[in-house]
Amino acid sequence: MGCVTMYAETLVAHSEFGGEALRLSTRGRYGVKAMFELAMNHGRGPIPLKEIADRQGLSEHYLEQLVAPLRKAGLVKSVRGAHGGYMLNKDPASISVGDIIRVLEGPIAPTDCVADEHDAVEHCGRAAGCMARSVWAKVRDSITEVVDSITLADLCEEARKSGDKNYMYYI
Amino acid sequence: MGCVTMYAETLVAHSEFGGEALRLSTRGRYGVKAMFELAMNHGRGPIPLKEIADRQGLSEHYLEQLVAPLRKAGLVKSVRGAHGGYMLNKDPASISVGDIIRVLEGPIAPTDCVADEHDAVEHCGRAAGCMARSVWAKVRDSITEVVDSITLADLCEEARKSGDKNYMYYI
DNA sequence: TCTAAAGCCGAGCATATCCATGGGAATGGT
DNA sequence: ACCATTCCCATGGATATGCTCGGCTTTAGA
Repeated sequence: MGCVTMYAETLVAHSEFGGEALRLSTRGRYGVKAMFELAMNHGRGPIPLKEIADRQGLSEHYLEQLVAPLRKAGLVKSVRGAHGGYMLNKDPASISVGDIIRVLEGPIAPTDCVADEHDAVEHCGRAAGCMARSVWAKVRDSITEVVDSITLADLCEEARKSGDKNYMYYI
Repeated sequence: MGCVTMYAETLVAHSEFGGEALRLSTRGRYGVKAMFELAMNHGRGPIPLKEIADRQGLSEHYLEQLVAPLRKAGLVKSVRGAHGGYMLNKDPASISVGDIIRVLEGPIAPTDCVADEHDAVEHCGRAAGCMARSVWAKVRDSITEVVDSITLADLCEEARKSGDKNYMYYI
């Protein structure tokens, strides 16, 4: 009864052709889900991954692989042993969705040539007069603005405001 | 001297870890490059893919696979046989970067659950109260706004305004 | 009518992604 | 002292994706 569905998203079949453009991989998506769970339980001690995996319908072992870099980046801390688990290492208001995505998927950028301002020329050798590059830079900036402006605290507030008792099963 | 570099981008090695988040694949990137070339030569008859491939440093065979869906979508038309090639099927001002990306990579969406408004619930069964979904929808909208607001005519104007005689080698 | 230029088509390889498996090390309760 | 729980780490495999390659069809011009 405590578990809603197992591996809900894993079973989703992709559409016949190609998938989507500018897609976020499961690393970023599941990472945000997990961090949201930790944020909702902030201040209540460590939460085991098994709990998160069950609630979100994700693989516990896969989650372990995602939480490892989040720990190394200082976003979460762990408590080993029985009754252990993970908890946020910062205030939910000071962790943005962008922070999580960058740790798990690398710099936010539609192309290599706008991933890092400094070595753009090295990527295609044409950066100076490249028309497309300005487009990709605008795309990057607009994405960054959105994901950096939304914090875990914002998501928690939204969830609580929605009044849905099952908020913990969502996201 | 007419050819700048062969397969310039293909040779670029990826960084050691993970690459970038919300990345555009080569389909969309090369597609925009090719369409820009066609737009710069709009009204001058068919342009062979070999010419575009040489100028942009791309694989001709791979370009063929990208142009096929663009033709089926009615964005370009082809002339077979000797002295044949491709040309735009619309005015450059009425083809946006977003149009090209959608044809080559599918709907612009960071996740399945915001690719199509209608069947969102089917994807994860939690759409109603999903906090993350609103984030992904905002990301999608901000990307869409940028790429739909930039047309091939805009890129051509920029290129010509830059005064760079080698504009054709860029993008 | 022959030939070269060009578009068209399908198969195949290489790599990345997603996730599973099998263990080890640390900790708290009994 | 033991055991269950939990984090931690390394490897492997199935699938999807990105890209290349070879061969066929159509057409203009000599």
